[in-house]
Amino acid sequence: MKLVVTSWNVNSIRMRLDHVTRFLTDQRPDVLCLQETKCPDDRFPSAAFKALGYHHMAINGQKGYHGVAVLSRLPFTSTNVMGFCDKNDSRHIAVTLGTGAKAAAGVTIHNFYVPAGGDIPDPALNPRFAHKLAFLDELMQWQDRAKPTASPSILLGDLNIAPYEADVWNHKALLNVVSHTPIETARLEEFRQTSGFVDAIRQLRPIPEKVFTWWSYRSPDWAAADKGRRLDHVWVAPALASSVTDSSISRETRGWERPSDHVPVSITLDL
DNA sequence: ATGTCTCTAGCATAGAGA
Repeated sequence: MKLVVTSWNVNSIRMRLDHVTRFLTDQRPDVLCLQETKCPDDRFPSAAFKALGYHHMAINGQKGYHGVAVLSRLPFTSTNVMGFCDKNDSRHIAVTLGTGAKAAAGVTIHNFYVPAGGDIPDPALNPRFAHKLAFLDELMQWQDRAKPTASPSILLGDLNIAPYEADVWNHKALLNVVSHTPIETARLEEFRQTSGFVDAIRQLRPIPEKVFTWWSYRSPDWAAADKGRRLDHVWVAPALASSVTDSSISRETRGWERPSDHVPVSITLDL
């Protein structure tokens, strides 16, 4: 069977409901993982997704900020939420697909929204950047404790870091810009390599191809200027790496009316 | 360099965060 999994930071699920239903109708991924839903759980627009065949949902939202959710056509056997940095932020939810998911049964998907980190790339001056770095440290501790790649797992989401030179429009211009500073790119790469996760997008689109998933709202000519960054990622455990047969960056959604600043990132697994 | 979008509080608009 083919399993299509998508990650999308929608910047408010209620403002973007028409975009999400359009994407689900057009692309029909099996699983859609959302970040920045900015929506309390009791106000999550579940009915619209159920009407499209996405009967299985896992939601970890809060009022105003952050928030993650998983919409799925395949059933879960379990869901799990982790907290980080002693905050109540909604930045993670995991689901494990159940036997009803056939060949995908047992696959765990971790959906993350890593802190953006503010503007000043100095943890001594900027508590938001300190929080981002501490979050990455806790991710490192988590992989050491939980060994997520020992099972068939996927880690995806808005990691708010563009780790490689080919992940930004201008490497040198962004070296001191939060999302591409050496301290955070090194920390993310150390986490990925130690955990063993494989960057599924880069496996299919190797460096030096430029790959972007985010374009700032402040760039009115975003498509022509193309000053993007790859902030959204899909990683797979080594046991799944050879099953990844395709990837898709749905850049067209950035051109829709009143878009998110992030676009959907998808992989196809042949299981 | 600080342009745009979305949220909350609270009722018009300012501040925070991304």
